[in-house]
Amino acid sequence: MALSSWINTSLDLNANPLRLNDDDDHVPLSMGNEVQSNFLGLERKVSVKDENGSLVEELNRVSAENKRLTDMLTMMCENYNALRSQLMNHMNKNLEKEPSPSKKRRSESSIINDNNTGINGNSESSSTDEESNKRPREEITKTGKISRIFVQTEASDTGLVVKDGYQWRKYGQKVTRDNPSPRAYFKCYYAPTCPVKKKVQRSIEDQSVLVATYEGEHNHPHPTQIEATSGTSRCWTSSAVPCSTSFAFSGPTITLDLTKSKSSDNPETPKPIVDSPEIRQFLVEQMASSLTKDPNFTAALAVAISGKMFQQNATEKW
DNA sequence: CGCATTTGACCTGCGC
DNA sequence: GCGCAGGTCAAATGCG
Repeated sequence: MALSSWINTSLDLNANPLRLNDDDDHVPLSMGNEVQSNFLGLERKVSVKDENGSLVEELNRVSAENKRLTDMLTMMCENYNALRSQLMNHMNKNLEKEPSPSKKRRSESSIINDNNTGINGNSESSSTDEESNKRPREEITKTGKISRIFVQTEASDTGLVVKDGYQWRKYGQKVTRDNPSPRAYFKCYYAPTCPVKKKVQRSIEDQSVLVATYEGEHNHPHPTQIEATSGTSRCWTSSAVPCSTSFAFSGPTITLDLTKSKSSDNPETPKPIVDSPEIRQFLVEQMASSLTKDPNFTAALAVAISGKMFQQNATEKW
């Protein structure tokens, strides 16, 4: 998926922006006022040339550090992708080996495999030929599309709510055999005639992940799309496009369900709609929200801001 | 009081 | 035909 190729996660942050080398003759700036004034007094004696030189050196150092961090992030993404594909292969093998207790379960498992493509591509699925032969009278044929999204939630969050902008009414809950977590059934009631249904269940592998299965297509525009026409814009680009993005703190868990729009001319070549400004904005919001919750990030940000502020104060004084 | 959610009963499809 | 499992219905319940 090469996440880093389309999301530049480089924050250009320097967690310790004023850290100087040991052989540097500068005094560390993070000191008390008294020391700072002494430091400033000494600095006035330093020629402008030296000052420029040290700043350039500092800039180079920060650039190098930034580049190193970017490389590390790229590596992490690649490793994550490799591990993920390994896991998928492993799961597929297990499913093949596993004696299937019933057709229903088997068909559901195949849907999971069809849809569990993550960000890599279109997670919208259609039933396989084999499956459609076995189950000709399936809901799929009645309502059309089935799509599945994965939503990372807090471990403590026990609810089965996937916020996707639509209005859903819960009409049932059932404990299924293959998963101890209950499955909740929702109907879209934004429009009275909307046939779309949604099933939400916690992933059996990871209880913090909610698996939402959408059946059918909305016959009405997305609520936020209506808002967008009157000024507000959100990530929704199509009436039938459930889109979920989640970022786990432990790693770049990004799950997108970018199903094609109804008006898409060529279904075989789904266009990446990441370039859409709405999607970009949504991704930015998600990243910002995740980052602000990260104590490491807030600490680094505090250091960066205080460093900047002090730098600015020092320049004003000069 | 109205609305949303819960939950047990019922329905339907499938395998044996 | 029976049992099992998933899906749906609708009365009961809770909440604002």
